[in-house]
Amino acid sequence: MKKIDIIIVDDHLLFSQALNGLISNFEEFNVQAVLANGKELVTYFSIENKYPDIVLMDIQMPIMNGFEATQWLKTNQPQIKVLALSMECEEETILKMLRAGAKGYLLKDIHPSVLEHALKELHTTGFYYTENVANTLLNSTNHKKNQNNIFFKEKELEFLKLACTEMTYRQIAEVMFLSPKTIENYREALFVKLNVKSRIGLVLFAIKEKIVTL
Amino acid sequence: MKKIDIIIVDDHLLFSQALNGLISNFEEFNVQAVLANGKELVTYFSIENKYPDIVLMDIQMPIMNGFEATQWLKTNQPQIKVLALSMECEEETILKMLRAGAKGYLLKDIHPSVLEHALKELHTTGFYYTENVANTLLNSTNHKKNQNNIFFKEKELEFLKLACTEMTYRQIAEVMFLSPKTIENYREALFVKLNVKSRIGLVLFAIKEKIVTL
DNA sequence: TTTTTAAAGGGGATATTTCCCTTTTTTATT
DNA sequence: AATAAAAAAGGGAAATATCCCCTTTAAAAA
Repeated sequence: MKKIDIIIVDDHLLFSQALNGLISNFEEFNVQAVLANGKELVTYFSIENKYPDIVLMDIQMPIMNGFEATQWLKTNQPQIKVLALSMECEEETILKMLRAGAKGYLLKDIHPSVLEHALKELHTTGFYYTENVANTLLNSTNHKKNQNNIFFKEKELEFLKLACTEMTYRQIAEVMFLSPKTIENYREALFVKLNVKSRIGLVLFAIKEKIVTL
Repeated sequence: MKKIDIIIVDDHLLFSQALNGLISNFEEFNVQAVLANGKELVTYFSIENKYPDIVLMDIQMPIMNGFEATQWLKTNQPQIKVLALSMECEEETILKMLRAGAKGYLLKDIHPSVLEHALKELHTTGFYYTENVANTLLNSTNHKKNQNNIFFKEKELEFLKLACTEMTYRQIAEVMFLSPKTIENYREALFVKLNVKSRIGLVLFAIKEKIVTL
């Protein structure tokens, strides 16, 4: 019986090589190559004429990252299924990856048996999502976009960012060319919207939601 | 010949299990156990009476992280050598880990053969640093910032963490069983130490330095 | 024991934040 | 143009935060 061919693309050599050993122990699978980034994958296909069934793709990689590589595959080798393998569990990252064409998304803290199962599923049904990832997706599409982008007005966002500094509201008012009392309105509105009771709450929210970066 | 016993502590199951397979292929080494975090390591020693020669320690872990676990080993099992294994190459992280008692620091993007070499070196000479890590340490001539944690007193840290909530100082005083005026002293001291002008500044600092996590 | 030092607590003043409610101005809708 | 809705601005007051200077208490060092 022909084995299912896999290429691992990950810049963490220790991990990818170790993963290589792990997958080689799975009966149905064969690791065809271990590459360090997307560029190497593209180069590989330009030299070799062997196409795998599945690519295990890391996301954070130098030179050509997981997003770009997945998009490249989608265009140039659409029959190859991409299984994203990352430590990031933020919905935006997951969504970007799935939008790029990945057929599944695994976190690196899963049990090896889950990986084996995922690979099998991917090969037979064409996709695989862990419960964890599926939940993240459910939560994201509904609220998050609303809260971050549509929910806030321009000035509110500007104020929120300035509230995350050591400026007093009076100083913020000066910078925004508004009366302190208007700033007061924005503050009040945000307190209600975000359900916080103090400026500290605003700061915590803004940092959590990455409205400001430190 | 007796093999060198190793315990892997890493919450990324896929990685640790794969690493297990990898190291098991090394002639001189034997993986005694694979654990998911520091707490499991402590628990392990309280049940088993087998102590490894080396612990391969991840840093970011739930419940009990690499710093805490390494410190625990330093106190309770100082003969065990800790080899930190992380993706973070920030000098502060490395320093914190070495200060906690780690005998070496490897990045996860190294080649498996480097790991084998590092393990051998660690066992024979007692320490191992990659060139990469050594350079990072050299560059850190001014590690005044790094001594943050030593710099803070227990109560100050406790206060700082509580200052990153929506509690008023009065409420913080209640929680800490201190007078609001004493809290006032801590606040004032921190303002001077951290060179900030408001509670917002405290919050920003604490989050930047990862004294609090969101 | 005496001395020193650090931690804990206080008085009182000023600035800022927070809250509640009203008015004016601008913008959008019909 | 008339009306409604949103944005901007304000009054006044209470709660908090910030600042400066000081005393007491407890622990540590001499």
